[in-house]
Amino acid sequence: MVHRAGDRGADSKELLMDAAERLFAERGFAATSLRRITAEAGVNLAAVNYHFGSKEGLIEAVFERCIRPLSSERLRLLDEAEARSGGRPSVELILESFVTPVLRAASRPSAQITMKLYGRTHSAPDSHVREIFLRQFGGVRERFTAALAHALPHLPRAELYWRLHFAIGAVAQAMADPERLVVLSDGACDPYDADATIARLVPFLAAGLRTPWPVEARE
Amino acid sequence: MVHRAGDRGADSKELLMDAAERLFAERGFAATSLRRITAEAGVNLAAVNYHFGSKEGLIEAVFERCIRPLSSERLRLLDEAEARSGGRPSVELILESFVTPVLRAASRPSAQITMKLYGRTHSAPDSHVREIFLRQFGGVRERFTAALAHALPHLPRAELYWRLHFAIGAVAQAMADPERLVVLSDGACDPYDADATIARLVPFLAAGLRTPWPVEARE
DNA sequence: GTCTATAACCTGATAGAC
DNA sequence: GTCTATCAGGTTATAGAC
Repeated sequence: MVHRAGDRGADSKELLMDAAERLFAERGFAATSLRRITAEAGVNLAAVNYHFGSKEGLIEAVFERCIRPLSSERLRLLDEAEARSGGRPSVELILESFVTPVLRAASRPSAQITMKLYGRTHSAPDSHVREIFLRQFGGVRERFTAALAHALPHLPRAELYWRLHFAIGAVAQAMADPERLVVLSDGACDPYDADATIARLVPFLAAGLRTPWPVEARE
Repeated sequence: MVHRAGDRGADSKELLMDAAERLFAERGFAATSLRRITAEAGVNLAAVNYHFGSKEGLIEAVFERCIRPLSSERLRLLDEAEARSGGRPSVELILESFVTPVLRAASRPSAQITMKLYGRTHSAPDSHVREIFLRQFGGVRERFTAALAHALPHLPRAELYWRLHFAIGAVAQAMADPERLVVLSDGACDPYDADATIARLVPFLAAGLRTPWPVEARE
């Protein structure tokens, strides 16, 4: 834990989380064994239990490290957007605040890994992972839902929920499965270009959120 | 294999596939063991190997049984839509043809299971499952991509691919994770109502597909 | 076709030396 | 903090009786 000068902080705990993050993102949680993780990290198997208590503890730690900076950056951008627009940011600005941090988490070279891990966690069948996700994501979700409701004052609340549900799926897809777009477009689109993705995703979602809703659901 | 009159066909092979379908949908492939499946189906563990050769064989069989009727129904509806509209169906009609079969696969009581399994497979990390999915889904994808390109003649091909990518994510979300919408809306929305879902999903996607695209990408 | 029994292996977790 | 060794149990797959 105590680092000397020049120590890059790559102790076994961090090495473990790096390896686990990569493997979880690529293969999913259930299919990734602790043995594989420790081998990849070059540390001893028992270190997992020492540092994290259990596999679940490791999952939680990895996920928490991944999502925390994203959440605070999302909220910061939303605050900024609200400040700049006198408290009434456009749908596009709100969506941009939500989407940019995940897609442009380029401070670490593991940005793509983070992206995939985040998207994968989103659709994880494991109930424990879902619970972690909800706990970490709850506050952000509420803030953004409120902001969008404010930006779309005529849209009934239930219709907003339907659309958020779809929108979240589109974002999750963009994050979890960039490779699919490469295949689908035969290389014509580059999902690893964050700005290009944002420039397509935000208008797509905004148009969906703004479109007229079914007649029987109108107020 | 030979059934007497009155035999409902619930032999161990089918019992196995039913149980596997349910468990795969709920927990994912990697986290579902053959022991659990055979116990739930009330058949012997060795029956899996006898009927399907391996766990992978079972996964493939279950998935194939799930997706084949959906694919043919999708293509049938698209043919019908094209016939009714003189070969130029609207974006909405095309999307409806794509989305309706999955959401309304109500012929069997396991409609919800099929839906979840389909959505889950879509985002499965396992490369073997992905491969099955691509093989089964490839033809349908091509037909629908061509139909949408035809219905949106001014949209550059690359932009269409971006949007299809997002749209597929929204559809997958609607299928794989209905429970999330219940939680998100605090019970106000019912994602298990196929017609209600279609009535929201199709306009949402159509609006996204039709919206103007980024300037730098215009022809 | 269906069973039992078991092989061969992998899993997460832990005790205890250093 | 890090190691070895190992436990207890789960995993898929298969051989062979019926």
